[in-house]
Amino acid sequence: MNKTKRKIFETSMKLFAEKGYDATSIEEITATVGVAKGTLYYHFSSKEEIFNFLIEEGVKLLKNSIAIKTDKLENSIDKIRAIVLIQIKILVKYENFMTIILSQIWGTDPRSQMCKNYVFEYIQMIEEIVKDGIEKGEIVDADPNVIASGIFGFTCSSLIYKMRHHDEEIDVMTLDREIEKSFIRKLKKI
Amino acid sequence: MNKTKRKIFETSMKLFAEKGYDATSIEEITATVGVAKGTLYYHFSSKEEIFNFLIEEGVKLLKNSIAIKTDKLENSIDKIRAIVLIQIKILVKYENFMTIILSQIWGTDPRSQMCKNYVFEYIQMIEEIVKDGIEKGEIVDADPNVIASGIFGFTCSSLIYKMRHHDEEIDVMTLDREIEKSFIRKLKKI
DNA sequence: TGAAAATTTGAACAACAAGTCAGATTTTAA
DNA sequence: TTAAAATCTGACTTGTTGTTCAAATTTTCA
Repeated sequence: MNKTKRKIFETSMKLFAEKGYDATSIEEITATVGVAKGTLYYHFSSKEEIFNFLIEEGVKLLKNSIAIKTDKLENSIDKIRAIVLIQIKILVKYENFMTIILSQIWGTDPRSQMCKNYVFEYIQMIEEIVKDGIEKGEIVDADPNVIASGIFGFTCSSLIYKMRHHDEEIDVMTLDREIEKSFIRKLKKI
Repeated sequence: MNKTKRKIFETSMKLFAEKGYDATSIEEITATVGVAKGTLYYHFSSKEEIFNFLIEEGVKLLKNSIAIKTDKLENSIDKIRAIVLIQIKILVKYENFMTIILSQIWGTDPRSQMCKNYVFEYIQMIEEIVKDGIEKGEIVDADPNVIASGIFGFTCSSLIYKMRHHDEEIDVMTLDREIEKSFIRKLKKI
């Protein structure tokens, strides 16, 4: 990717995450990057195209990360552990991307629909693992839909956790261990 | 509240949830309600004021619902069970309100900050209950922050669950039972 | 009834934002 | 060196949006 295009891409990602898609103007993007409006329109055909480009790049990264780590694992609980850990890592590493996704999935407009579909695909993938685990008797017999959505929601709450702690850096391993203790293993003492 | 004002309030709530704050124009609100622009500005001083009003009304409802139900319970796990159940009910009953909140808490602008603060307050409340439960030995010894944020994230995932099921009505009790089985009790078979 | 108060109207305004384009500048490569 | 291709510029166009306000209509109640 071109240097200028990359800068526009990165600045847009940052501003969309901070202020939202609508509240971020083309002018602000170009001013931040330090180029003229026309330059942006030389690299992207519209504001919407920047957004789409950005989401697709993010999704690519996410899918790669996950496929690599889960394929080799056998036990379903281990897979779920791995997914939770990866997702926390992704939330930290691609925070702006995840922020954009999480702020966009709630509406009914086309842009929201697109983001939703990606999230659904992702949850679907978790669901398959859960289903498999239930069949094998490795995971308690509950609704895989609920568990899969729940895993997604629970791990996304790490972002909320981070925001609550005034954006100090998250210790990924500690957070993961806490989630393991409180969620994956059990909440109530036996 | 005035009949016209209420209609503007409800329509705004619906449209903000569906299309987002910025993408919803005053024209669209008034056209949907069936009044002239001036009427809206007779009842509200600005678009921002509609939003603030709407959030405050929602928060009021939410706080009332929760205080009523948790105060009389003794055991911490029971309290958490109650909170989860209430929150699912609220998610279903005040879906538009929760949608607005969830789409707004990720940014850094003043409007996001306001919504965030309400959510933090709410999670704080859960955290206190969790802390209490840990001290009493009723809840496993993990980071109360993580658990509290997690409970919030997990229950909010019910909205995602609903979206994934093409918005068919949620059976609150079933969903609650599933969350109890998969999250509150334990995920892994012993 | 009638006049004051409350409510509604919609045209007009100012601000702003997305997108365009003809020309300037820089890079490429023969 | 030089001319074509690629990249960049920023004033301009076009459309939209939040907000205002003087006048019209409806409601209140003495």
